[in-house]
Amino acid sequence: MIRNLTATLPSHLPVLIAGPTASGKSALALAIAEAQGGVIVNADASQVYDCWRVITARPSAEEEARVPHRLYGHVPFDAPYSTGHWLRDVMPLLGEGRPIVVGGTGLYFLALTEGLADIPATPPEIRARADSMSLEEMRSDLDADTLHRIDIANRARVQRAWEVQHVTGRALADWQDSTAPPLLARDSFTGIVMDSPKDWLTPRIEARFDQMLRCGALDEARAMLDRFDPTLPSCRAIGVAEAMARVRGTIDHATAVERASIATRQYAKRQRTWFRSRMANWRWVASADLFLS
RNA sequence: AGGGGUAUAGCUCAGCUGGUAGAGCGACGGUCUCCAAAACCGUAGGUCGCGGGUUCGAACCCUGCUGCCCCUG
Repeated sequence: MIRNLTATLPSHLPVLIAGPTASGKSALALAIAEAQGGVIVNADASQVYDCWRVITARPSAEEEARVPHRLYGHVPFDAPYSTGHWLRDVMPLLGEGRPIVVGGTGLYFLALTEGLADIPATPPEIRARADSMSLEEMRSDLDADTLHRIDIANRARVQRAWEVQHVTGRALADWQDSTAPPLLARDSFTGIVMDSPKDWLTPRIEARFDQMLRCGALDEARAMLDRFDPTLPSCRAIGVAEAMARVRGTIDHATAVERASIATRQYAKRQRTWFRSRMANWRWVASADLFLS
């Protein structure tokens, strides 16, 4: 099945593979790379950090040895990182062999294929100041255009708009209106989305986290025990808190698996919603069919 | 066996002196142009353990039964 699919891909075009966690997208990327050649590029926000390989389901060292992999674990766990960083990291890789971009972060794909406003990063002092402000305070500093465009009730979105306004002196709406064309236009890549229904995915999610705990996740957690900081994006990866709690002995194995599975299922749901609405015109491939033979 | 307590949404529990029920979590759906494995919004679930009784009216009072918890023997 993977063979049949691979045979239909124009080998000169970059391939983008999006899919929920545990949908088998990494395996597909590997198969395509081995069949047609290519460099696998990570498009998953948690897999960029250097501290978790098992917990974030990064490709194994053995898999990475078979095919070139880029942007996996290349960011220190406590370094600031965002979609903008990722896009800048990806840019030079697009000319280096045939990229096979694979991951579950919808926003990364959006930035790559539809563009991202080129806004300067928020300095830590400004971020800290925004963190201490109330939603109302920040909203009162924003222009009507921006306020109309964002989710007023969503602190993260309001804070983003406030930071942009404050750092650049220019409205977020204004920046977004002058977004440059994307790195990859729609006709310059093959977009594949893993179609993974809930009923198919859920058992895999549970089995996978159980497996993670048994094979390495606890060692990773143990190694991070005194550096763990729940406010860091790297430490907010699903399963990290549960693995930490296991190492500390505050919850049992079954509870850890249950909690992480719930969080993962909810995440997969958000991913499906995103892909459905943003990648409707990509090629949808059923996970279940892919691994039949 | 006796005494006490408890039984309300899938789960944990609120519900003042009686006026036919709420929250958190979960489930389900959605939003999202840079902290995105983040953040946010919306929807649906209950003949209040079962049977009697009192009352204009009972989740709430009385009573019998059943389940669970604690204490005593």
